[in-house]
Amino acid sequence: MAEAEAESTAGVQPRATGLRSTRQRRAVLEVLGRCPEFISAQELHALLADSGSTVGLTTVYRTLRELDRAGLVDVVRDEGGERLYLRRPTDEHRHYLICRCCGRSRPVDAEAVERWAAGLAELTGFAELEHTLELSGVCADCRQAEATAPCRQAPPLLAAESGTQDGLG
Amino acid sequence: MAEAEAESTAGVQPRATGLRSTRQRRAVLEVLGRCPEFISAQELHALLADSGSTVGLTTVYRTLRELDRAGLVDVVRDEGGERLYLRRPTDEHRHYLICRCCGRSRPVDAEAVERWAAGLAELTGFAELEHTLELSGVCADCRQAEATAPCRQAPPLLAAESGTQDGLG
DNA sequence: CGTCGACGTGAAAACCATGTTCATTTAGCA
DNA sequence: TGCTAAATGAACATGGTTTTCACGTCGACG
Repeated sequence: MAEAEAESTAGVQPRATGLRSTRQRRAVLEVLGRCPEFISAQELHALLADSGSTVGLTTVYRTLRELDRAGLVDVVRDEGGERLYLRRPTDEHRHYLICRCCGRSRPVDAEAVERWAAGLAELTGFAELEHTLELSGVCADCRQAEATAPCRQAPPLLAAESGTQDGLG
Repeated sequence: MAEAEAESTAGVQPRATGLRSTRQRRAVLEVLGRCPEFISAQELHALLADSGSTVGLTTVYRTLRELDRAGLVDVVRDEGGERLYLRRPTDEHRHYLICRCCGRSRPVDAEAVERWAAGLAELTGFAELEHTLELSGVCADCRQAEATAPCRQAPPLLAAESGTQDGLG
């Protein structure tokens, strides 16, 4: 398996998350970081295999769960309840609008919702209020394409290489 | 099994939903209608068994799916992705605030979110915009109880009997 | 620089909600 | 009442996710 590529890149940050830096985790973060759209654990697993890094499916699931706990990824559920992951670019709480056709997502400024939810906490006496907002629709591109094709074009799976900036150590 | 109770009550509405009125569907609606909080298909299945109506788990799932399609129940997903159902009191699109401790829910007027989502459609060029908003927290009661007990008190499973008002026919 | 223990890995199997199949029953119209 | 499409349900299939457990390896400490 292609081991060197990952080994060489990462400067192995000091314990930002309490997670050990392993070849597998580095690979997961590396591929995930180049993924412009939400993907499932299984897709990520396949992508890893394609890119030469053998990472067990179990480990992919486990790593994704840890990354979620550590706040390094955003998680969303598709209609079937399957979890989809996206490397979180910042620390802000984000909401996404996802195209049901092509799967492309765009972050959405949900200030208004955020504020409304905060107010709701006071109003109702509920504490530790959490909210999940899933937005989906059909993007302009797909709407246009739909005229001819029956929809379901695949989203781009990987973006160009980039300097590794993991959260391990 | 207690069959007569259901038979006698329902005036078997004219095909409001295109669904046939069967003993099983009547039982599901009857129990669901007395359920003050969201419950899972499995819980409902157990509840049905308790109340003397034998309804296959398959049928419970199928019926719930149909009721969802017909807009007669609200569906929500818990943290594990499991679907939870609640007989919908009205036809409005509702959002719920659910207590993570006791499971009790309260409908929430989400006008603001609704309006915001509508505006978002225009802004982004997305069509057929759908949104799911899941709100959870810890209600005042549970917060108080938490001081002593470690949480997780069970919600009331069934309310008192009521006049049957199904949506079948 | 070597040791060692805790943490990480992964193949296989378990789990669990949900869907599908198909033979049988039933609702409800003619 | 008879007939047919729809509904039922037991068994089975599915598929995402977690658990198990034997083995590997990271990295702290000497």
